[in-house]
Amino acid sequence: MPDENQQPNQPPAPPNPERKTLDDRAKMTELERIRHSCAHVMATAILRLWPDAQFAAGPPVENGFYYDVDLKHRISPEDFPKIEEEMKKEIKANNVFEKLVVTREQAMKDSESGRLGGLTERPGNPSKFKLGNLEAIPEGEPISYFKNGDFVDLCAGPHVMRTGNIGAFKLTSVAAAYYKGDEKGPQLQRIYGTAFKNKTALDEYFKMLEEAKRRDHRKIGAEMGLFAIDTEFVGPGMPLWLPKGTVLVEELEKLAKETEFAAGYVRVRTPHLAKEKMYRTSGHLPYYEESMFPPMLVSEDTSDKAEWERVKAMAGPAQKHAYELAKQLFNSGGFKDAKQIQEWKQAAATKKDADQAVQEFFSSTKYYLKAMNCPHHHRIFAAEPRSYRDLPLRLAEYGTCYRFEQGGELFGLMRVRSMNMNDAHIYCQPEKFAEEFNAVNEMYLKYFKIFGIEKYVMRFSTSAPEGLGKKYVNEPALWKQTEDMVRQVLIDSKINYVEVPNEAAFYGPKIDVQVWSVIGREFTLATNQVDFAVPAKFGLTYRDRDNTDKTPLCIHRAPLGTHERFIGFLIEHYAGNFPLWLAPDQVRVITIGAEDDPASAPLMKYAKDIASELRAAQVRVSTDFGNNPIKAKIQDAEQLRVHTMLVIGGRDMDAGAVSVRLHGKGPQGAKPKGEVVADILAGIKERRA
RNA sequence: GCCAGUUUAGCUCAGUGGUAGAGCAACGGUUUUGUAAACCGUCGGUCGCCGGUUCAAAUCCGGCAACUGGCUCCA
Repeated sequence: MPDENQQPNQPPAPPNPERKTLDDRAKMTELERIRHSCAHVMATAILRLWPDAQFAAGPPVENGFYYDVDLKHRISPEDFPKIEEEMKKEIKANNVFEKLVVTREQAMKDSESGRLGGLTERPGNPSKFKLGNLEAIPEGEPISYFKNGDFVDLCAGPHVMRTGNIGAFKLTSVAAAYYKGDEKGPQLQRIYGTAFKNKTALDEYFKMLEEAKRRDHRKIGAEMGLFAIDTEFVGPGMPLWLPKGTVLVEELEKLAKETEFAAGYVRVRTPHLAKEKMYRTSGHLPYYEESMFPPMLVSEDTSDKAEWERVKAMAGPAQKHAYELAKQLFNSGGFKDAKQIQEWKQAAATKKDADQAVQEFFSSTKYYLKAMNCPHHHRIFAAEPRSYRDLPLRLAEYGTCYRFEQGGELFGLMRVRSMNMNDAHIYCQPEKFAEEFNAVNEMYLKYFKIFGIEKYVMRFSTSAPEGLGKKYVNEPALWKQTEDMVRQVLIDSKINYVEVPNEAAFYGPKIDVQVWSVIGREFTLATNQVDFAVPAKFGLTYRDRDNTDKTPLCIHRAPLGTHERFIGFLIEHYAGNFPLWLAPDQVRVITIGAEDDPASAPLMKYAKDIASELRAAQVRVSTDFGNNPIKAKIQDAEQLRVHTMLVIGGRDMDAGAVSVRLHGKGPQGAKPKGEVVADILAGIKERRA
C-alpha cells in the first residue's frame, strides 16, 4: 500500500479477513482492551446464569464488543438487566486477568472437558467452538488462556489488568450469527454490548447515537419530502421519488451528464427487460439468478389448440395439475388466496416443475427484469460494425435495474430492489486499458471533491484460485493479467487502496469505493470493474489495424453508484442541509407584510419581481407572503431547510436591497438586489459547496 | 433467508382487559409583522392485517406482512 498518499483523515483500513496475527493483537488500543475484557466478563455472567453455554468468538468491534454463544435459552433484551447485574458483580470483584501459556495438548484436553469458555469442567459438554478455534491457530504460535475468577477462555489477549478496569458498559442488542461467518455452519446468538473507560464516555456514546438517528436519511427523507416507500402498493425496497427528491436525482444526472460528455462518453438508452437468452449468454444467470426477479413468461402463441398439444405432451398428472392452476393464475390475474398457492405448490413436485408448467403454458419465452445494464450495452456494441478507430467507445446510461434483494437486506435508500445506476461501459483495446482506467479513477476523485468526501478507501477485489470455474470464470491467465494491470494503475496513480482477495465479480477484478458518512455509517458507493470475459461471450469484436478481429476489454464503472444509495449517503453527509445547487428549496422570498394587506401592495410587487427574476433563471424559488409573524415564517423556512431566505421589508424595498439569511447560518445582512441575484446564480453554476 | 425487537392520527408519542388521547402539521377565522413558534376554533384513527381467548381486546394468545438492529449478501 503506498503510504505517501495516505490522507491525514483516512480511516484505518478495513479489518483483514484473514486471521489476526499476534502482532496485530498487541496493537489493541486501551479502549479495545476494555471492550475485549468486557466480552469475557459478559461470558462469565452468562455462564453463571446458564452454565451450559458454549462460546465461540468475542472480539472488540468498532463501537463495542460481542460474544457469540450457543445456548438453548433464547436470550432477549429482557435478559440484559440480570446479565448486567452479574457482570457488575464480576467487575466489583476486581479479578485479575491472568495469562496462562499452555501446550496444544493441554488446550485440547481442556476443550474436550468443557473447561474452556466455562466456569468449571463440564463433562459431556465439550467446548466445541473453542476446539475449532484451536485448530485455526498455526503450529508454533504460542497458545494462551486468560482467566478471570473461575472463567477460563482460550484467548491471545491482550486484556486490561483487572475486571475493575472496565469503567462503564451496557448490553445493546442480540442477533443471530453464523459460526466463523459460514452460512452453512451452526447458528449462534450474538450478544452485543459496549464499554468505555467511564460513565461519561458511555453517556456521550449514547448521545452520539441519538444524534445519528436525527441525521438518518430515512428520517430526513420523510421530513423533507424526498422519497416514500409504499410497501403496500408498490413494494418493499422500491422507493418513489417525491418532487423534492426528484430534484436531487436530476441535479445528479445533470452533473454526471456534463462530466461524462466532457470525458468523451456517448449516451444510450435501453429497455428494462431482456430475454432469457441475454443472461444465459452473458453468464449472469448461473451466478446471479438468486438476485434477479423471477422471469415473466410471455406467450407469442396462445391458441387453444397449441395449448392442448403442450398439455398432452406433459409428463405426469402433477405437471398437468400445476398447468391447470397456472392457467387459472394467468387468466385471473393472480391466485385468490394462500390456500390456492399452497395447492399449486403441492401439485408440482418441485418449484421447478411448477415453473416449467407455467412456461409451457406460454410457449416458453422468458423475460427478465434487468439486474445490470452491461448486456444491453454489449448488444449496442454489437449493433454496428466496430473499428479500432471507434475505440474507446464509452456508452453511458442512467439505467434502471431491479435486483431481488433478500427481505432482511433492504434498508431505506441504501439497499433497494429498484435502482438507477450511473452506469457506463468503456470498450477499449487492451493496450489502452491503463489510460482509460486511470481516467475513470480521476473522475471519482473529481466527484469526491465536489461533494467534499474526504474519507474514502478503494477496495481492490481480486479472485482466488480455488474459485475459478465456480465463483469466477475459468480464465487463470486473464485473471492474472487484468489484476496486474489494475494493481499497476493503482500504484502508478498513488491512490490509496486495499487489496481484498476472493471478492471479485465473476467476470473480472473490481474496485469498490468505500466512504463513511458523517454519522460513521459505511457505504460502498462507487464501483469500477474490469470485464475480460463477457464481451467474448457475446462475440463482440472490433477490426484492428492489422485487419484482424479482436475482442475489446470492457470497463464497467459507476462513480456515483446508484441514485438511491448516493442520495441516501448525501442526505446523511449533509444532514439534509444541501449546498445551494442541490437544495430542493433553493430560495424563499419572505415579506415583512402580508399579501392581504392593501398597504403592502408596493412591497408585494417588489418581492414578486425578485421571485420572477430568479425563477426565470431556473432557480427553485418559493414565496411566503402570508400573514404570519416574520419569526414564524423564518421558522417554517428553516425547518424546510430552504438554503437561502430573502427577507424583504419596506426598508429593503426603499434601498433596492434584500436581506439575506442562510439556512443554519442566520442573517447575513442587507445587500443590493442585483448583487444577491448574481451571487445566487454563480453559486448554483459553480456547484459551490 | 436467519435471530431479536417494533408497528396507535400526516409526524413525535401517551394509553397493561371496560366509551381511543396530547403536541405539532393541515383547514377556517382573528391579528398586520425586521430574522427559529401571535391568538381562537375545526377536522383527522377498522390501534399493521387475519384468526383465537373473553360478557368485553389497542391491551392476552397464534399466524402473516412491513419496518428496525444484527448475520449472510451487496451498488
